Amino acid sequence: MLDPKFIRNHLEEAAAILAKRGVTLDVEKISAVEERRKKIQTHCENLQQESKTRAKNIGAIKAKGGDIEPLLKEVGDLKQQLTQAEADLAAVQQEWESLLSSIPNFPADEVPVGKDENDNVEIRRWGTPRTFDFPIKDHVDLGADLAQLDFEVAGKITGSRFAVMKSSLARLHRALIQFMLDTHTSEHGYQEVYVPYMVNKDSLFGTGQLPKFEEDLFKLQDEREFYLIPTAEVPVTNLLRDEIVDEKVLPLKFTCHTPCFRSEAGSYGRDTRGMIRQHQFEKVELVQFVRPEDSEQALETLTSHAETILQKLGLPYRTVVLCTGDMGFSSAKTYDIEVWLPSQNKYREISSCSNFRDFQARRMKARYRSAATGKPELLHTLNGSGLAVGRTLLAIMENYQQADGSIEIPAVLRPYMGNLEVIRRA
RNA sequence: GGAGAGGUGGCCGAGUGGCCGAAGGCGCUCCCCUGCUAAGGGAGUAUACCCUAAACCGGUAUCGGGGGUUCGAAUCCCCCCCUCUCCGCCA
Repeated sequence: MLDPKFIRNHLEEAAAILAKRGVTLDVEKISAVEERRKKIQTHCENLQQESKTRAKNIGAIKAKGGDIEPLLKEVGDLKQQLTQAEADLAAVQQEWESLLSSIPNFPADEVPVGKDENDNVEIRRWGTPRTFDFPIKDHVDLGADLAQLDFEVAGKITGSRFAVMKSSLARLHRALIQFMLDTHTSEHGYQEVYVPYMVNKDSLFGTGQLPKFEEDLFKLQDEREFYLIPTAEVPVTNLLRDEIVDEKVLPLKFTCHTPCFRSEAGSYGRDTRGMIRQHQFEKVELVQFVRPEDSEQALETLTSHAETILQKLGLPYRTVVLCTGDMGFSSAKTYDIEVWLPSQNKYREISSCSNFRDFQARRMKARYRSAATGKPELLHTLNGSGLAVGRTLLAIMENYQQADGSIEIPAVLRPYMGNLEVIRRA
């Protein structure tokens, strides 16, 4: 959520900034609602004040043994007005709230203005895509030939966009999770956390998935209205919802492995082959809570932490900064890290690292007590995948494939694989 | 699933209808005292919103969440959520 004060006082400026994202702010409507709100709120609070004083009066008179009958009569009418005014206020506040909460974050000044992913700007590349002296296969064929990756049986068990892995491939998948968590905890200073995979509406509102993006989520058929998490970002970031932490504990850095569940509504026909886009996938997430003045630098280091994983795995990648039109709803600035996929002959997203500034924190009321002012201030939140495990696995399969269809295991993973060096068909 | 006890400020904890945004303690901030440290004395210290150019002042709301009774609710009633104890069941 954006700062309501800023929206009120600099409405035109806000509209201009959001126009860079291709978002049109309904300036007329916002100022109309705001004007109405102001009127109703003042009216309502005046009535409240009046009835409060009268109630106190009655108490005082009664204590002295006086006659309160005339006062009671007077108060009755006032109460009726008040009930109406309170209802009006609640309605207009809700309207204002829903207007405000559906406005996306301001992009950072340095974010390139653009329409879609074609306007994203490459920042750097690492590694050189390997040249193969044999006909390459994609991960689907590699996995099938190894008899260790099966989409058909997953389709039977559940449906499309699910996978079954077996044997060494399943172990490699697990090894990746351990490797990523170990790297982030022991080399990058993150605290590992384990969190619920189902969350309530408040949490999803806090990170910005609700109310706008409900169709991307799996909702449980249960009166409690829980949702399966689409990313660990939701439970982990909400660790600090409604909290005020001491400035001394900052920055807080959490890493967390969870499955992620996405309905992928609206992506029919996209990436239908293979593991790129699944309803269920594993991810190791990085989340940081920092002071506002530190968030810009924190995004750089967080991104480098994710890149480290690819470097250690020897997977070529490039990092792009998303343009204004391609950024997520809550983000002020996002770097996507894209790994090289030989079968597609291009780079594909494997991590997305974002600085949300105070946008999520305002929705969540996640604050810290500033040492300077002694007052609670909004935190800045950041997160990034470090990395998406399924996509990392398939990148390894494709980049490390050998002429006979076997897959070499990157050296850093071998300790997690009982020192196995190559995955072959059993 | 059954029975019971609870949820109050950064933390602990008192408060069963008006004098309560809330005693007391801890923590924190400032001041005094002290050669240093420790101890001691004093003052201050919730959050959000409205009002304001802003600050002060002022106003309103908030004692797990929602609804109700009442002129008036932290306090009474109803529903829900959460925590704890005991029993049952269970990975």
